[in-house]
Amino acid sequence: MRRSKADAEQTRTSILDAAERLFCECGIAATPLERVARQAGVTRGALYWHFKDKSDLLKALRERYRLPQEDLIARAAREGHADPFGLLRDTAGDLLATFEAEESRQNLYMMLNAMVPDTESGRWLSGCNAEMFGLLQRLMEQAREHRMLTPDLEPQEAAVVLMITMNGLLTEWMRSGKAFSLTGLGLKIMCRQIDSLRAPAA
Amino acid sequence: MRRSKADAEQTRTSILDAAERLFCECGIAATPLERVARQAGVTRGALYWHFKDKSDLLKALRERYRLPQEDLIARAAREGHADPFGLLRDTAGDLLATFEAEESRQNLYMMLNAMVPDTESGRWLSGCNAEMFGLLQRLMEQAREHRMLTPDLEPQEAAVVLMITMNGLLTEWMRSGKAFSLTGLGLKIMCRQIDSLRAPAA
DNA sequence: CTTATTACATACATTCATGTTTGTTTGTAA
DNA sequence: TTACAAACAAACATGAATGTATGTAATAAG
Repeated sequence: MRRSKADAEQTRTSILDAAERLFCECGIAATPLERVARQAGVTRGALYWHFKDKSDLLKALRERYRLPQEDLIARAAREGHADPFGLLRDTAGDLLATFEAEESRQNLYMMLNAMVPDTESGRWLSGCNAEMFGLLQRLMEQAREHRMLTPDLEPQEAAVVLMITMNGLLTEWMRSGKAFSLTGLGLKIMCRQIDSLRAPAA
Repeated sequence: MRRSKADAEQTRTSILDAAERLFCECGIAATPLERVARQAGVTRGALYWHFKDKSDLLKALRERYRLPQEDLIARAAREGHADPFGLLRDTAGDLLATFEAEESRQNLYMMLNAMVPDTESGRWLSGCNAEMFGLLQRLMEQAREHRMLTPDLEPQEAAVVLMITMNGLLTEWMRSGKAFSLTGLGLKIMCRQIDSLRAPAA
């Protein structure tokens, strides 16, 4: 039996780990809290001590990691948009590499994608995606102003292209059972896509 | 109270309609069969008369419509692959138009995408996607043989590009609350993508 | 017209996940 | 060292969803 402060934190973490894995594997609704507790090596007592209820657990899971999208948002905000396409290329590379390496990110992504839009986490994800789209759109507007964006696409159209490619890559990679390399083929596709948005050289 | 043969079929249909809407809106696990029955204007008695249980209902929902992917598969098998990219372009157009017009398709697509991989319907969807991918790959192999495929992509790489673009489009369109036109911008993006796979003219 | 079966509604039993309460042990501060 | 609170485990109560069993009116077949 663990009682010290550090031990309690360890218990909390192992509960989160277990929930993340089980929720992703079997679905949130189909996973009773007792299975989560058992997987974490404790009883529901411990779970209810650390978390108010299931939705509170969900909230904690969300807060444990920032989504890939948030990384991109943060980075773009920090570094400015002098070279929009270069920034996109670098960021996409980081994002794909991180996603491929960290199973937790993958679990969280699957969990949230399987979420219904009108739940709290679902709305949160929608908001996150909307924010992401807004940033991409602004990036593309800057590109248009600098005559760097291909003339046959409007900025928001280019933003849609980027959104569907990135999310499509992650989703398809998971659905295919990681049948291809995200940092290999995935990045290659992403770069092709970004290049296709560049205005032809004068 | 309805009793005739035709009435029974009508009851069955309205149950399926209700389930489709509710399952898509609130999630399958979160929707008790009683809500489905109430929405359909009957009781659970009628539901259990027509369907063995929830999973049987799910199966019936799947069988009611063929997925967009299956349409493409069928069409490609019928028409042969003389002009792979032309076929893709036409098929994608049909598919996007159908999807945009029929709410039932959208509901089914959302339902299945929210499914966990290790359920029956989840596995069915995975198989469906794998089949789709196989066809695209064979199409691209033919294109390669005819020197029509861009030299910087392998056939299976091109197939990945097509998969993520199509699925990405449908998913993003739904998630954005249908913020853009599938037959407009969606088709435009799809065509751009297909054209980017063509070998440069000699 | 009778009878059997269809197409349900209603009532019931059971299971199962949840949330709560209570009990127990251990760290920790005074 | 004593007392209190943290960190759980275990038992309990509740509600909700499921599946089943029974009842019943209408239909269709003979």
